[in-house]
Amino acid sequence: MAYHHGDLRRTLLAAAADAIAESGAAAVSLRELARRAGVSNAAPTHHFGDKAGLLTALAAEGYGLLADTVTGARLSGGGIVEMGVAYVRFALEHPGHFEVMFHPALHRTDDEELRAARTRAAGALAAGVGERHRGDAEDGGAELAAVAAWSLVHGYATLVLSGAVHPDDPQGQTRAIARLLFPEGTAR
Amino acid sequence: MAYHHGDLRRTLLAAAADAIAESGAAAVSLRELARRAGVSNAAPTHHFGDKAGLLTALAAEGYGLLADTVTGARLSGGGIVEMGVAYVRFALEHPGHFEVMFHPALHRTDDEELRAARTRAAGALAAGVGERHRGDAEDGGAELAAVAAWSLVHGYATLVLSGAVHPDDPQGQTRAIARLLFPEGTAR
DNA sequence: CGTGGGATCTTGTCAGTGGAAAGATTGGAT
DNA sequence: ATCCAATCTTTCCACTGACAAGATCCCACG
Repeated sequence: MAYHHGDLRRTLLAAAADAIAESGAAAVSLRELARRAGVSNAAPTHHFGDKAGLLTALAAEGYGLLADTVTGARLSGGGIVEMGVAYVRFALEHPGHFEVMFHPALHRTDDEELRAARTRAAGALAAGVGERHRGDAEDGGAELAAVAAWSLVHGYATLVLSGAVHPDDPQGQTRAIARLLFPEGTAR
Repeated sequence: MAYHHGDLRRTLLAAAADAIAESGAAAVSLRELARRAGVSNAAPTHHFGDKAGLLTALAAEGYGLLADTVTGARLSGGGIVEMGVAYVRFALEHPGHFEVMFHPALHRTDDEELRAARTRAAGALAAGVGERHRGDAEDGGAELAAVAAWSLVHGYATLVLSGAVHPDDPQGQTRAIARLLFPEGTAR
């Protein structure tokens, strides 16, 4: 093996995401990740500084992926319901990222890359709700609907990931509960 | 100080809840908890076996508290909306418990006390939704509504706790978004 | 060409942690 | 009074995160 791993940063992030998805963030050790990647225990430090740095990078990557996923659903014209389905799909496909994203205690909240990625994701989510509530922007109805929609899909994803709910068809059930909140919400 | 602490188990659980609420589950160490309680580092082992055992006991305590809180709201006649408000109130008042409850990787899922407490909490939640959906029990509408309601309040609580949403009045906002999902849901 | 410098990785070290083994102390039951 | 079970302490080991110092490699610039 070459002295330079060549793609260590990416490898470590992927291994961390897998390990967190399996065993939780607490069970992940930098040394174990380094071992799997075939490098010494101090190699990750160079790329991420410390453990919080690695998890921060993972969270930032997650927000980027989430923004892409949700924006993709919006551009496909599915309306707010399909954006919600996309949100849940992201969470279930990237449980390791999702786990870290919403636990500020695990990462450096002042990280610039993280802030940027989160802002981009927030914009992607807001775009969907904004399209539906052009009229009642002033009375706070749009913001309230946004919080409700976000809570619904975020909570559903969390409950499924935690094992509290075991759906046969997560995407179908997401669609069903989203329609309870937005009965007319198939298109905008 | 007496050789027997006298209330070590309770003391450790309370200290753990505080520490987790502040810094997350990963940052809590059994030794630090033992130090705060004024006992040696192996004392907690006797009560909980290991770290997972302590977190399991904390989760079980949390499910008990949640069942009490939600049942209290239901018996007060507030309807499903106020039960949701009670759910969020529990989460914000006991963030340490809440954190552990929905992370199976942190505890022993086969613990009998935990299973019992969780079952009781599930019953308390189901009772509220059940009262509203006496009619359409056969078509799965009740179960779907239950999942939607749970997702909504659970997601809202999670988002507030993670800092993703910063409401001035969490209870009021909970009530508002719950009414979006259950417009007629003040009483049953 | 070759050489210096920055990026990448290794080795070695230290304090802190979880967990287990073995023993000491205490309160209570008989 | 004595024994026993519960509770707590002491001691030890493997593992981890973090840091310091040094080795190796690649590339730009002369």
